[in-house]
Amino acid sequence: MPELPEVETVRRDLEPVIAGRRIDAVEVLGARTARRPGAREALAARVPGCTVASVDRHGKYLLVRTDDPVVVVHLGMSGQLRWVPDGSEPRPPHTHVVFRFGPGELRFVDPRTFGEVFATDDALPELAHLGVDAYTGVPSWKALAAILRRRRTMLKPLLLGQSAVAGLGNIYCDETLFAAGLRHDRRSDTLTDAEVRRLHRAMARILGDAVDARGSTLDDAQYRDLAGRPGGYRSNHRVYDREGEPCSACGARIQRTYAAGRSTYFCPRCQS
DNA sequence: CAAAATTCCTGACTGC
DNA sequence: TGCAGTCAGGAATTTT
Repeated sequence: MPELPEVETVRRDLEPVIAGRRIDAVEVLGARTARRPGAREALAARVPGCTVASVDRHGKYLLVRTDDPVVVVHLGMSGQLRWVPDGSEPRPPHTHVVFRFGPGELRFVDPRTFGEVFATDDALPELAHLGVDAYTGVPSWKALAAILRRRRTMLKPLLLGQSAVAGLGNIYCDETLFAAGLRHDRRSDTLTDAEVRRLHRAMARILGDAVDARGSTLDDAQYRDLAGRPGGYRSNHRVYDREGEPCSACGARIQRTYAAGRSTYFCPRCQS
């Protein structure tokens, strides 16, 4: 599923391809994808003619900045962006938005339609509910400590929710907690300094490694990069979707439970 | 059939 | 009592 490392991979691939280029036309084919009030009109009317300045990211949101509005893309659970250099390939099913760039087009394809695309003058208020970016916005363990101690909530809902730290989904949440040696149900305001440091290092390391490996593609292949290639991080998962398998660190059986409404995988011996 | 995933919404509960 | 913070649960969707 597209979480921070997958979105960052798309961002890095996309920016050099479209920066400085003019968007000639926008086709909005799926109403649910442009579900925000006025989204369809803004995309179709204001974006054509604009030149792309940069492609940024906050959490799981992609921000395509132009000389006028910002185009915001969220991949949801099954959204994919595909770059087609000559625009000639037939469009696959569930193609909901197409940005045409003279030769070449960028397609937003999303079977389950949880994803979203809209254009706005200023992305800040739209993304105001998000916490700091998990990859770029937590500069020190003390910054993380301040976030954790401001709340009194269990680590899993805190990391999975986007309002404190933005970007982690179920996979990287469980992997980060395993790497930190912390249980999902530990309360955020009970961590010692040493534990906060472990969590900080774990989050940076897991996300960094996952970005380097170009993200995780599971069996359902919901995530593919701009060119349709899978990511390579899945084989590095230590706990996610490994219920019953021996822990790679200690040999104990990986357990699965439910927390924050999601399957939660952890090692009962390594994590406390 | 159930399960997976993300975000948003609502209802209920907790602590102050 | 009221309020803010927090969590569970449900909806939307399609594929395996």
